[in-house]
Amino acid sequence: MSAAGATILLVDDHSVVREGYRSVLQKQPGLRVIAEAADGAEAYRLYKSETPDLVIMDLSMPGIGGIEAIRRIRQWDKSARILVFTMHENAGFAVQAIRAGARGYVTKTSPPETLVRAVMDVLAGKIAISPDIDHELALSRISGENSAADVLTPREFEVLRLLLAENTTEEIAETLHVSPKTVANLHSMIKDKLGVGSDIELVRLALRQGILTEVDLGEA
Amino acid sequence: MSAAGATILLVDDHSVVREGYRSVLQKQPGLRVIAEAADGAEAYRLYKSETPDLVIMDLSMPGIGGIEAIRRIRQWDKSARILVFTMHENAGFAVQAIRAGARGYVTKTSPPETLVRAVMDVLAGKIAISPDIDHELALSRISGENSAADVLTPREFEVLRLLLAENTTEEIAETLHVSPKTVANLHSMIKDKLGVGSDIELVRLALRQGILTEVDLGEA
DNA sequence: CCAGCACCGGGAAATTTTCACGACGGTGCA
DNA sequence: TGCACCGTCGTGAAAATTTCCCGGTGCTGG
Repeated sequence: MSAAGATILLVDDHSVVREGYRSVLQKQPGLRVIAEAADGAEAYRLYKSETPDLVIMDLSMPGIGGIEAIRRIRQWDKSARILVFTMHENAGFAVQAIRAGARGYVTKTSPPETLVRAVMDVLAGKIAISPDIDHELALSRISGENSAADVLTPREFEVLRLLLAENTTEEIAETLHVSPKTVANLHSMIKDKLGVGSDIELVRLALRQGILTEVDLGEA
Repeated sequence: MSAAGATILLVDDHSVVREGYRSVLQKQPGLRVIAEAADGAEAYRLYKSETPDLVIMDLSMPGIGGIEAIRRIRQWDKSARILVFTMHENAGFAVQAIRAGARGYVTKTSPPETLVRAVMDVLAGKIAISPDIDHELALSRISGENSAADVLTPREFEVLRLLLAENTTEEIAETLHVSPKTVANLHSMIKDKLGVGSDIELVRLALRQGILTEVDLGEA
């Protein structure tokens, strides 16, 4: 953090949203937005050339998404400070982001003060989670706790991903080099472990937990 | 439109985004933001009390969504001018919005100039569609054109909705007062007409077409 | 060494999906 | 009026699938 104030890199694919960040942040003395990126790849490139004190990052972006961008940036600079600012209000994304190396997670429904506060906290070395997500997290701890990836074995999780992406059991069996029968068994096991009765519920669960993102839908 | 400039109502559940709108619009002489709303119900209430010249509306919001808000406002004031400004880049939402009474549809990835241009166009009585959606629309015209609701009979569409919302065949049969067998037949017919092989593809298609919105997922 | 677990698949029963068929009411048209 | 067509609803039987239970492998930690 230089004497002239903390430098910030803004990452969001919506230009109007970046405009909003700017407007909110520039009211705050000691903060300086020095660069903007519209996708993960650009964010990574700009981080390396600008090395800002803080990155404010959206999650859902075309091409390389936010989670992957966080991972790459952190790989390049282990001390990078990244604050996630996104529309997704479910705990699944927050967990993923933090695990990937984010130092904060704030939802876009939060008032501007919350964002500013989180920026300050992260710059001060603290972890910042917005209240609504904190609450969500607490809830998921208490109830059920069938938090997707934990209860599934690696193989099962892989099948789940393919199930959501590709389509037929045969195709998955082929790409995995196992018999279709095994895939069917895994599929059944997955639904059992996740406590869902139908494939439709399965997709909805995956969507909620962030295993399948809405943006992935375009390719089909 | 008063002599002091066009009055605008901003509707978006993300405060930082509203900040962005403001920042972009206030650079434009002749535009004046007079009110802001964070959900559909508030938007409707504010429209009635303020009667702005233009509404800039997001689609995905908690409670009453954008589409429904457009419908209500247009019902109250047939000449209401509403410009949709949303993250959803698929043609399905655009069609729904326009059908509900919107006069324009611009995606959030568009540069600020496009938004400003659309605002001006709608205020001038024109219909404004951002280029990317125009393109999407054209594409869906050319290829397939299995645009969901058109190919399905009312009954089939109803079953599809219930399938995506509730879960078991039996429950749907019960709420519809028909035999489970009929529901299964409809279910099969739907997948046939829509050209999908599995329920998973079905959900993905519904998601793309906006029949099922991501926000609906929270209730489950 | 053994218990536990992930992983792979077979077999058979249960269930679901699909397909072919018939019936009924409404609508449009000659 | 008669008739063809479509949407809806249901049946029944074949086909496919899901599910459940089983045995076998290999790995890991106590």
